[in-house]
Amino acid sequence: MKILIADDHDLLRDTLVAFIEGAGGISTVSVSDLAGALTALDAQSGFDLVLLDYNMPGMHGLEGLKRVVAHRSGVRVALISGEAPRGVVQKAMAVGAAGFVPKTLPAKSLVNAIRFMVAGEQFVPADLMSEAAEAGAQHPIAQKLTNREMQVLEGLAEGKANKEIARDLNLSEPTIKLHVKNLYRKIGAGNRTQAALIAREAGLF
Amino acid sequence: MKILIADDHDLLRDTLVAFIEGAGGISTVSVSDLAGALTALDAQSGFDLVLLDYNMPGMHGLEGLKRVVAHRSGVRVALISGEAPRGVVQKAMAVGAAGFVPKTLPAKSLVNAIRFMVAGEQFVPADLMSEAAEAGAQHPIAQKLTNREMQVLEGLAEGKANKEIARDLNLSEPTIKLHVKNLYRKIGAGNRTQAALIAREAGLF
DNA sequence: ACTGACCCTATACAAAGGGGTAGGTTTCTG
DNA sequence: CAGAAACCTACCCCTTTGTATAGGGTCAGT
Repeated sequence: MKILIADDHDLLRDTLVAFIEGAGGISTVSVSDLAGALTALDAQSGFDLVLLDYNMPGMHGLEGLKRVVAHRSGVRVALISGEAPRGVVQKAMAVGAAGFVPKTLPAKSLVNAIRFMVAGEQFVPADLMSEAAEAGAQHPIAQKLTNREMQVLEGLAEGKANKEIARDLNLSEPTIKLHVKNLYRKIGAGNRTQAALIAREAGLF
Repeated sequence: MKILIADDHDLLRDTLVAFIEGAGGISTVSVSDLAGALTALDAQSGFDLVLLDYNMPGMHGLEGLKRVVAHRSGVRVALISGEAPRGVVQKAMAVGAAGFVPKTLPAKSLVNAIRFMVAGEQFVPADLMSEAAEAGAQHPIAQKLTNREMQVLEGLAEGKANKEIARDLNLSEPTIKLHVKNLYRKIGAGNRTQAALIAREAGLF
């Protein structure tokens, strides 16, 4: 079994390689960015799985994943990530990822997950799926806001004007202003910039 | 030699512990958040070094570091981080950290760094210091902006109003508005919220 | 001495943001 | 059924933001 690990954190990569190879039966090749991963896939063949760090030079969100999937059709590719925006898991699986591995996963579980994915299964930790099912209900901030307020906050977190948000949601501008004002109170923001920063900081969107 | 490792990424923690103990001569205790680190320090003694992840539940920036330093005076504490805002390294050392370990450091180097710090030295990779010396000149965004514009952008990135920024910098509000307008063009922002998000995204501040 | 940058200030106007209040609907629940 | 909660709209009023324009200052390099 041969896998390719791409992560710009040498510390994790080195220790991970040592750990996996110590587990036996798995050989690894490791690179530090997306470009390295693509050239490694060109230079060698026989990879059973590619592990791509979501935060890594060249990835640009899910675009990097798409490129690898398109570049070598048939190879199984999984994302590995410490901090990923909400919804990435679902989007990644929709694009054809073999799995999603959070860095909070115990090392021993990772080895199992690798074998699982190489066997052709899709690996996603249960808690990430349930969090998706709850539609972002886990975060204290998200809990306080209504659905509409969350939609409006998403617009704020993208730096949009009230008018733009109104158009996107098919609502009038006064309505947006109302939601904006209400959500400020709930999340403790003094203006839209602070609201956007709070939303980003919380990992929403 | 006995060290305490606090990181919420089990994947790194597990593999790191295995790697370090494999290197010989170092015993490790590991926890997954700041609270765990504090209780571990209470429960046991004889730690030669504490490694704290900068991004970890309970840390709240450098506050967590300060708490550990204050909590057990005399113990040597180092930060370890994958993504840290600019200036954290300097601030951490000023607070009394024993070192700063980026996760891009090779695993073998980490073992050396640990021994180095336990010996009483301060460990900071040269590239991080030089980047500090250049005063943030490495990022394409920072290069385009003048000093004043950077100061104003910092205010924007904290969600401040023009009036507040003016007061902080001892300038008039019209001056701030001028700088704000000019820096929008340079970084490609359409409004202050986008400017704040761009600045954060770029890792400035 | 001249040019160009960076920096500071100012005025004026248009657009957007933010707060308050008020009234309407649906929908769910006690 | 009554009440609460979420949702939508609208109006007024004030502040903040954003843009344009115009002026003057320092300092480094030509």
